[in-house]
Amino acid sequence: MSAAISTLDVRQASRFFKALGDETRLRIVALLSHGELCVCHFESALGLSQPNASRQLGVLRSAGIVESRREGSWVYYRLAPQLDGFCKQQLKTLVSAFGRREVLKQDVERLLAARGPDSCR
Amino acid sequence: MSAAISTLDVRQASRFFKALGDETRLRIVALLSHGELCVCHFESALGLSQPNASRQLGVLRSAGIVESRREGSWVYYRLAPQLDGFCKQQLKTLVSAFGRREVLKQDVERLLAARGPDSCR
DNA sequence: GCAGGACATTCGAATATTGTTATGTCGTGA
DNA sequence: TCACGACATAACAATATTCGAATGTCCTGC
Repeated sequence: MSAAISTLDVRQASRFFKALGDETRLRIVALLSHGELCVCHFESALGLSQPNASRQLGVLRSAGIVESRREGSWVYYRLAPQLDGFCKQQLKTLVSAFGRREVLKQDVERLLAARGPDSCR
Repeated sequence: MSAAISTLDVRQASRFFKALGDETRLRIVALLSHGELCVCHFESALGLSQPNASRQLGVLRSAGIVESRREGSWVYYRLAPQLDGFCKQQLKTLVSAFGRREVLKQDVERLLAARGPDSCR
């Protein structure tokens, strides 16, 4: 049902697309579609340097795609609820598509191999 | 129904998003969601210089979002059918969202005010 | 063939984005 | 309070993107 899409803020939509127009950030969103993760998870699962992981997450946060919370030493990231109905629908489609992909599944497996999804180390 | 989304080529998806991560190009897609148009239409409706209109259309074409055909002196652009099921779904959502927006409606009205949707001049 | 219109491409300067190295901040545990 | 780990930010060079001006290509009408 597309009735939820009642508005479209062009500026917000372009920011949304721009943030997702990068393979690394798409892979981050793919991992997050399986649940909450902290920065070190992205480093190991995607082979990113620590500053790079942090910055890509910052880009996604600026675009309103992810949000974070601190828990002790760690900062956990999760997909942010979308205020804009259009972005909400797009992100939903994206997340559902991420349930089936091979390459991205390798990322998830690399993540699970390194450590359980809850504990950091 | 999202059953059509059986694959997700991450590289193609990021190219797709990257091309749409720009306000001008989103407005172009908005106009195209109402039908086929030639370059001069974008110039007048969106206030773009000729080289800029051409270039933005080129970006969208490289990403496989639009395709073009020549008719006499004019080159007509239209939305391209999406091969990738994921991009197809995303573009569909985008087009359906463009049916309701105010700002973008101004673009369309500016387009129609300048000239009929079929004749160039 | 020639002139002119419609569009594409090239070039160059300004600006933005990228990844790495170095450094800063914050919370934890001793 | 001090050292350390997790993360963020700054600083930098390399690269990419942006737009306008100039130029090139293709088609049409004469």
